Amino acid sequence: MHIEKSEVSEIFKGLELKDHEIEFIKTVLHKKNYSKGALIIKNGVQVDQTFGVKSGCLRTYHVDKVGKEHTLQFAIKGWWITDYTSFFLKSKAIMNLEVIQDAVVYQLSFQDREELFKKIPTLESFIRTRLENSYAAFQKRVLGNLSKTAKERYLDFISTYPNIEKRVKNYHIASYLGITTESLSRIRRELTQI
Amino acid sequence: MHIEKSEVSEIFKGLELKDHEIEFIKTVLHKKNYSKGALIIKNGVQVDQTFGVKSGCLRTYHVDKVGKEHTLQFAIKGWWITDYTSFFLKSKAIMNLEVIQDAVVYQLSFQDREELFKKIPTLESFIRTRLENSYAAFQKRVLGNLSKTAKERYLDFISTYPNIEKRVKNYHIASYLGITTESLSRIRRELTQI
DNA sequence: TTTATAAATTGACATATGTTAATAAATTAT
DNA sequence: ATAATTTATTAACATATGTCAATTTATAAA
Repeated sequence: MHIEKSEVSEIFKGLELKDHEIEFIKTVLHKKNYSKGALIIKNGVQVDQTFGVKSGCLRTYHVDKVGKEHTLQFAIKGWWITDYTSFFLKSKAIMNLEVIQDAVVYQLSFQDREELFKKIPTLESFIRTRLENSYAAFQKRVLGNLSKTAKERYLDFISTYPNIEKRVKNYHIASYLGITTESLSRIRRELTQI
Repeated sequence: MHIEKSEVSEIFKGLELKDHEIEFIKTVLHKKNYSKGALIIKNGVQVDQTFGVKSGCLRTYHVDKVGKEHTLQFAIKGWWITDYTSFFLKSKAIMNLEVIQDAVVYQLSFQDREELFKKIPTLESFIRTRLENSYAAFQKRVLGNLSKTAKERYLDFISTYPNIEKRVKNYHIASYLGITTESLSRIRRELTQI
């Protein structure tokens, strides 16, 4: 699928890119359509692509040894998602990447990403800064999981990610919070009864 | 405290640095001694330094609203640690950074770090790659917290970080795993009884 | 060494969340 | 619109982990 110059600007909003840089970026990004239910990454494979969401909604989840799903991340417009344990650590994927609402994504390979950073150093800084922010957000999540009750984590989730809450099922949220769908149901009842 | 050229090479092991680059790095790193018990960062302050461990052991922990401690990270030789939520997101610290064994650390400010990346692009790539690996490790930790029992998390911890286990108290480990010291004690008993 | 302090363990009981099974509500397909 | 399917809710009971209090063991100070 063809990528417009305006789309590249949108993806790297805040960054001043020269025309030839935008042209190069267009050669490494591959725009694709995915339908709800598609599994873009399957547990066990070697992952060498990362996916930027233009529209729709994705999630990564891990299936544990008793078959339960645990959602690690959601991604909507503007977010990048993949099995980062495989993508960064060069190991086999421990997650599935699932399309939970019909999506258009920009696909970028590990090698092309490195190439991009080499050719456009300001882009490397831009991405590094985003990664730093995501890293800090993950640290907050770990602390939240350690220190908060399920109800508190749910309230945090819906206030931090209202746009995600609208788009995903309650059982997706439950598996993100680390509780069962029944527990989430009880929590929601308590919240409405007050 | 004076920093040797060999120390800089050690900190950025794997990276080829020119002499003038090493000299510049020496001007932005500040080596300091800290004694056991010192609180390098206190909850509530604005953090603009990160700390690389030369020797000893540090940890970051959060104190929740009922006064319980939750350990986010440990750091021994070679690791960098700070309240990254404050350092990266420019918000107030939500953690304390505590010295749990007498330590020698290299201190680096946010501004100097950015300066370093600007002057030495290979160093920015080097640090970015390390951050990518840490990010992936954190994702694994979140998944582990969601999908594993306390006993499994404990076994993972001691096999992944045997050098940390040796240096910290059991109550530190418990607070890292998200359980009480009593629960950890029961887990340890079960493990020895088999 | 002996004493004081800190850390770890143990047991009885409490509680948040999980499990199972049934039902209701919402969404999608016909 | 109606039926089929998926999702969410509810209730009774189970379980992992927490709480509290006492005791033992390890470490540090005198």
